[in-house]
Amino acid sequence: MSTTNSLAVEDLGSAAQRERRKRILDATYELASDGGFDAVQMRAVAEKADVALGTLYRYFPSKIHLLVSALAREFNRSEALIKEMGDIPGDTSAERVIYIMKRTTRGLQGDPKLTEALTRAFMFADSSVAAEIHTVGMSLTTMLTHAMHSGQPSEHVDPTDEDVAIARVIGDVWLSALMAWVTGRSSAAETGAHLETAVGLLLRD
Amino acid sequence: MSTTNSLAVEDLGSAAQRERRKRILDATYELASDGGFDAVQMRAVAEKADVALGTLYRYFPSKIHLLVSALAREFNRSEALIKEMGDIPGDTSAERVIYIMKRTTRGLQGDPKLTEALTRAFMFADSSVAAEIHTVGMSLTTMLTHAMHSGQPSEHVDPTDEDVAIARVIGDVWLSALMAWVTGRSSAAETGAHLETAVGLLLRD
DNA sequence: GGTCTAGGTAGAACGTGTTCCTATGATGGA
DNA sequence: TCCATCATAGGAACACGTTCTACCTAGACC
Repeated sequence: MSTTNSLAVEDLGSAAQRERRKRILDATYELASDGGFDAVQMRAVAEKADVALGTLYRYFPSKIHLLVSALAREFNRSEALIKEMGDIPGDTSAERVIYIMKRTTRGLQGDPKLTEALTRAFMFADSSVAAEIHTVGMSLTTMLTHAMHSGQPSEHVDPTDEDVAIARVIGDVWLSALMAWVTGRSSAAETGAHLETAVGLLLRD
Repeated sequence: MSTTNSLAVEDLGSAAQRERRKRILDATYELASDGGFDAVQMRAVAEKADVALGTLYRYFPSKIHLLVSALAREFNRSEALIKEMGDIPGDTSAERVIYIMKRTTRGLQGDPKLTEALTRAFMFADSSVAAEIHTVGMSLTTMLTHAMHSGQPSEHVDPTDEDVAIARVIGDVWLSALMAWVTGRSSAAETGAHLETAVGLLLRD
């Protein structure tokens, strides 16, 4: 199953290769964190990761794939962290979802350049990045549906179709809000308020 | 009031200049319609519009400004068309909003390459394009709030804050849906269904 | 008419994403 | 051990967005 996608971890045989992939993503992360999207220059990433430019392209076929893969790794980490955390504070779905969103958003806003880089990449991605994007979408949906049911007797029930639909809408709003924030069109406070409004409108149980 | 923005129509003194601006936007439109975002190459636009490259950059300081301005022009046209149309079919806000969204979406999906180009530009824009983006946002919000109240006695009342908030959320969802469609991650049918779900969840009057 | 200037033309030049090519080294099977 | 294969290094080359330079033109003002 090797298309035009980034090499996933499981595709990599040798430890040296996994190590290279990690170095590349770490370098990406660091450059993005320092200078945002524009600072993630392929030559710079290759140099910092101590890898030839051609090798970089062999692992990630474009800058966008690279950044979206970095984003996917971060989301997986967030997801794991939240799962570990156990019960999520809040009495209603809405409160719990807002808690998760704010937490995640705050995490992102704490590193604006990084967020800018990852978000821009995510939004610029085309269908060749579908696999990586799907990974991110799944993480987000999982986090949200988990939050909706956390601490409830039905916790281990699979989320309903409606849950997933709502989670998707919230994800959409979140992405748009993030975009508005990243592109300097709205402040952090406005972003938070807008999100809260949206969740309030969507989850009225 | 001249920042790093595109030259707006009202900034242009001479008829020759308005004519140039129009030729540029027309060329952009045509190239985008034919080959999408990648086909809108600045050299190609300049040539097709019969304008020097430097002039193109004098009118629109970047490819993104150019495409977002083209999008703004289209939205203004849509808005005018809908205003002309008079009453919007549908008994409830939700129905009317869905009518408008579907209509607009169908229009966009009828020209996928163009839509791809405009949407990608919109999503990649940073704060230097804020003015142009604001224009688009206003058009969309106006169309939606107009649809919410169309045919009602309160038609000429200004939209409430809640109306505007809802319109913004719908706009967000719409943008995300459009993005998913443009990037080949969801089909036209899925896009429509998702939109309908979202509007249904948001407007339950 | 003469001249001044904003705005136009033509095209070279530069930066960065992407591709391509060749040489070098590593790895695994005979 | 030797060979075949393939990943990597190193770096040139190319494409396109953007900037810059040099020159030209039309029209406002005298």
